Amino acid sequence: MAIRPETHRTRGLARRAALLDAAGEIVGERGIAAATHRAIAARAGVPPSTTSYFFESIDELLATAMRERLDEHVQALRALTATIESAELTPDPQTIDGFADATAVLVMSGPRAHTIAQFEVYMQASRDSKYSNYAEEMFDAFEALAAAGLKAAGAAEPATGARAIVALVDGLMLQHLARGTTERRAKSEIRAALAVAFHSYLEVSQ
Amino acid sequence: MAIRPETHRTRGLARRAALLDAAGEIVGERGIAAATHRAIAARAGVPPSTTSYFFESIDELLATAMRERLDEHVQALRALTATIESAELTPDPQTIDGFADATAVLVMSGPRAHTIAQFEVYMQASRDSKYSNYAEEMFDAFEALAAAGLKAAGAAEPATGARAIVALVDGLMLQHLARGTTERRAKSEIRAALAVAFHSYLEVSQ
DNA sequence: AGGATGTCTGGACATTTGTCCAGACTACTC
DNA sequence: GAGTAGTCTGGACAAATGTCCAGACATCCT
Repeated sequence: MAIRPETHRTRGLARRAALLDAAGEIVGERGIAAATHRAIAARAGVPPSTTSYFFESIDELLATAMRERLDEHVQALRALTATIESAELTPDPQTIDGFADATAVLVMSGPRAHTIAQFEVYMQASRDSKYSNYAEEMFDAFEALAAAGLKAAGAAEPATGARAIVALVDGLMLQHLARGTTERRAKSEIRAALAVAFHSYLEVSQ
Repeated sequence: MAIRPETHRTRGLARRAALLDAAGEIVGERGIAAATHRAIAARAGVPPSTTSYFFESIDELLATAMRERLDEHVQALRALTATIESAELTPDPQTIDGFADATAVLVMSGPRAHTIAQFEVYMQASRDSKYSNYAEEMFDAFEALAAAGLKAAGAAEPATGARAIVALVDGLMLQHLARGTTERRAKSEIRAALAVAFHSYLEVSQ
């Protein structure tokens, strides 16, 4: 009761975090099928039984890992959204290009495995409704960013085009991953497509 | 030598096809991890050892199943592309809307599991370069369709926007799958987004 | 220092998995 | 109808997997 096993808990949480990181990396690199208890433990550098100690089951471990990874992404999206919204931007081509660039940089940041794991969440969501909430949160956060960008750029109805812009970026990222193109090229493609799309939607909604 | 086991081979091929269908369905419904020898065989209604008889390994079975499913899609895409190209369309709003509609119908046809399996191919491609060719073929066929549509609608440089349109549609489909929206809604969203995008790219490239 | 308490792990277990093959079976030729 | 060649399958095997737990371990209070 009065015990504060500070060191214990600290190390425990560190191991738990290591397991979650390892799980995310394995899912990204070799798929969900390869994310076994032993593989995850080996990657995290802990004994196999550690996984059972910290998580009810392998499913809970994976769900938690996905959740954490997703939270990071959502947080980054919301941070950029807040920046866009707080800055009083003037609707001009420069603003649009700047936003397109910032978005491209954000979605292409982070290791490749993380990005793949993110799409793996979408696949899980398509089968298991438990994951749908995860995916929806992600989409909504991204959509809010797109809407903020549209609004800052002077669009009359930001909501209309936001979903399409999210789809456009996700689609380009999926193509990048599946085709194996360089990150450099993917980033510039996303930036260009976003710029075009923003200009277009601007014209349409004005 | 002179033997023509016609009936044998016929039934054999039917079973092989049943296995491939079953594999595709299971991948779509429950993911690659659930696509085991026994699960596939049970679904196809054949003894478990049949899988080993017809395929070198489980990987070859899955790769073949993905390949077949993908070929169907590519064929459908090319058929529509040929139709668009052969018809001498006049570049007007009606043409664009008609093309948007035809594309939306095409990509949303087929059972949900097939669509998910198609995205699973993209995920595999992101990890295994062997699958990259599959994904690329798919993307290229779709891109050709989009380019044909742009060209028919009077776009000056069809190639420029085609890739973005493919990304847009794939992204919308992914959102549809992950969010669990109705097919009706997804189809209308795809149609609307395509119409807007085509009009936009039209203006941009002219 | 010593006991108490929560933290961790080696090893084991039942299941499930991929793979194989000896032999049963079927269709065909003569 | 008997023989034969190709087709198929039940059953078995090793390996891998998820899960569990008795006990070792570390940390803390008194």
